[in-house]
Amino acid sequence: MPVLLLADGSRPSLPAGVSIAEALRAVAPKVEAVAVKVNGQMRDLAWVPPADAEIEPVRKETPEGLDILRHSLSHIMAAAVVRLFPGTKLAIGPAIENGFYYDFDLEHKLTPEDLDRIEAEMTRIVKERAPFQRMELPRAEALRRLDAEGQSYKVELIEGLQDETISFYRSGDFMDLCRGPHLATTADAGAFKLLSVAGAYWRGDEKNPMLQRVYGAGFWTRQALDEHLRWLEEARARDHRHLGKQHALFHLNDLVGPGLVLWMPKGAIIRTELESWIRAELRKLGYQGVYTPHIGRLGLFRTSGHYPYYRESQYPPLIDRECLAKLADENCGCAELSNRLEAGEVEGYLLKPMNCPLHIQIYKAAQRSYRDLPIRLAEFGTVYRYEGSGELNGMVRVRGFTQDDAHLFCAPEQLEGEVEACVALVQSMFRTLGLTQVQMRVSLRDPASDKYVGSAENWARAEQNLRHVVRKLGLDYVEAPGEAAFYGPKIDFIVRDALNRQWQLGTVQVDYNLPERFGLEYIGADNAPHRPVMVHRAPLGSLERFVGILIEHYGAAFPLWLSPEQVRVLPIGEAQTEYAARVTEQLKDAGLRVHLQASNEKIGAKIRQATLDKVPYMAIVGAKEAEKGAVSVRHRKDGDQGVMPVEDFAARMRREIAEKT
RNA sequence: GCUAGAGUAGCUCAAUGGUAGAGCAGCGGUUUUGUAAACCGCAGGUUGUGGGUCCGAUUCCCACCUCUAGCUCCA
Repeated sequence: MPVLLLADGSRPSLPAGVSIAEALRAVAPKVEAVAVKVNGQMRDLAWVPPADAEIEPVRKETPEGLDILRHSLSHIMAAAVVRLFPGTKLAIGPAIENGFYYDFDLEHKLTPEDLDRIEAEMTRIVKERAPFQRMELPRAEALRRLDAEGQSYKVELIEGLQDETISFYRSGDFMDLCRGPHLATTADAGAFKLLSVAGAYWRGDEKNPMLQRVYGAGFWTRQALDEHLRWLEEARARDHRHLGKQHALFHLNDLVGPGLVLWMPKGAIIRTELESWIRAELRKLGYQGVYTPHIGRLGLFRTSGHYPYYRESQYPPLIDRECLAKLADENCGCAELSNRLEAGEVEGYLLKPMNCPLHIQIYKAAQRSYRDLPIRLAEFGTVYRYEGSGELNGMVRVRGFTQDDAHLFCAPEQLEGEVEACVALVQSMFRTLGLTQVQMRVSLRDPASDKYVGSAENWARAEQNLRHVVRKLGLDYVEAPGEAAFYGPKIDFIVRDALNRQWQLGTVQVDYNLPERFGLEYIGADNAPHRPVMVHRAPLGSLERFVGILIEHYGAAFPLWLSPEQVRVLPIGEAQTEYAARVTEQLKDAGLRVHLQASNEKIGAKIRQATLDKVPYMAIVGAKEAEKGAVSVRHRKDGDQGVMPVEDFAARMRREIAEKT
């Protein structure tokens, strides 16, 4: 008889020869299963298990259970679309985080109004309570059927499968190629909402036709769905583009150019505070600050590999004036110019896409001894990358940005220690900023790709170094082939913000290749030249992206040390203006960023404004406070903090600033 | 870059093939205020840019620019 493996360790037997659904009803009616797992393989509830099967229920509320719901929802949506738009070709329709999508190929361009119609049709399908029925066809038969129906994408999918038997699922009048499992019937489909429609390439390849992808959210209960929709709204309200405008933190302007950020005074304060803090930390760790220009000769970037390997994601080179005149004399066309640039016959300058080639030149500017190593060169270096127009997004995806960059040059035997220290630095910085959910990813080379420089040995060595470090530190990490930098593998830090969204921020990279390409050396204890290893690292990544994320993480309510305006002095009436000005001066002298709000509004209005402006503290001064040399302190979130002497208030704020809380 | 959508006052948003409107913000005045919005007034626009259709375009058409969602990319 089949055996049921329950979470509590019990193993009840199931009646033989009946479906799982029936068996569960009889033996374990409390188990809310949506499918079962047998030897790691998922099966529907309608499946009739063999006598020796060991069956593990897949509960509704588990991630796997939710995936099944969402996957079935994508089928129901496809059924609705096919009903409304006959002749629609189906591509793929998987479950994703919080929902599902399905890719369609149809003439009609789907609009938001269509989403409402599709949703209504889905509701109808749910009410039809059609069971999801699995059926299996021999491969040839399956291909014949789909080909006859003109489902060319499905044909392509089957052609990619090895299986001789192909499974389909039917629900009502709709049938789709599918591995399963599915809900028992469409009536179990929980709560859903279609959210958006957007283009998506077939199989994610830009050479393929673009399909229309409809996204939906799906949950077991209306309540869970509503909660998710509320969360989406909260995320929208915290959008850094919106808050950045509202709080005058940064500005993007057509005349300046897309993806080029103007930091407004208040945003600049946040950035300056971050930079000062980082500089102080780096000083303690033996880094040296350097400055390098924004452009450098093309040859420099040919040597580094940036120009040949990433030409299309850079601003085009600035061509030497003399060279340009000569090319004009020769009537050189654009295509010809492009060829000559590639051949290295035309010289010019490149807006730097990375700082490393310039830092390397600083290393090379002197003869280095093993006694000098490691040399750690740090710079808030501004780099330029020509991101595709569709990729730009506020501050978090831009074309000009400043990295909190540094390059460490060390002897091979020092390497792992340096990487370790870098990892520790990144972790401590995130901790300070309240970003506690950090995941590490070891990003490796994709051996099949030709976008990397250097020898296989160098790569193997570097990848081993990184694995040693993460294992030694006992850190949780995932490996990601194909995510490496073009010169070396890296450890990336993926952070979840206050809204549980993921961002790739800091990075620590090991590089044997650029030292080789640039012929870097140091003289060892044996009086012979040796090749150093480089570490590239940027804890925050880019200040633009990082501040953009911080805006959303804090919802513009920055901790005191980062707040552009730390305290606002609010006089009750005109009689206190003079005292309020004195308090303002006193707080300014205590090193605080303070403003006096002496307008003739009522105190309630001033408090409201300061609260909306997310100013951490308000110092309210009326007749009573003026008499005692005190202020009535109010916090933007915690409200009234009581009356205290101005010095006490300043000390309290200074303490809070020092603690960076 | 690709697909779809959008662009109206500093911000958020209305409206229309026939002189473009509100709230907030701004400015001026009245009010002198005790912990999340006092009152009155004024000003603010080549409706993204350039072309076209039309007696007339902000509205319709075309091109371009920028933005949004997603795809692709992300050294």
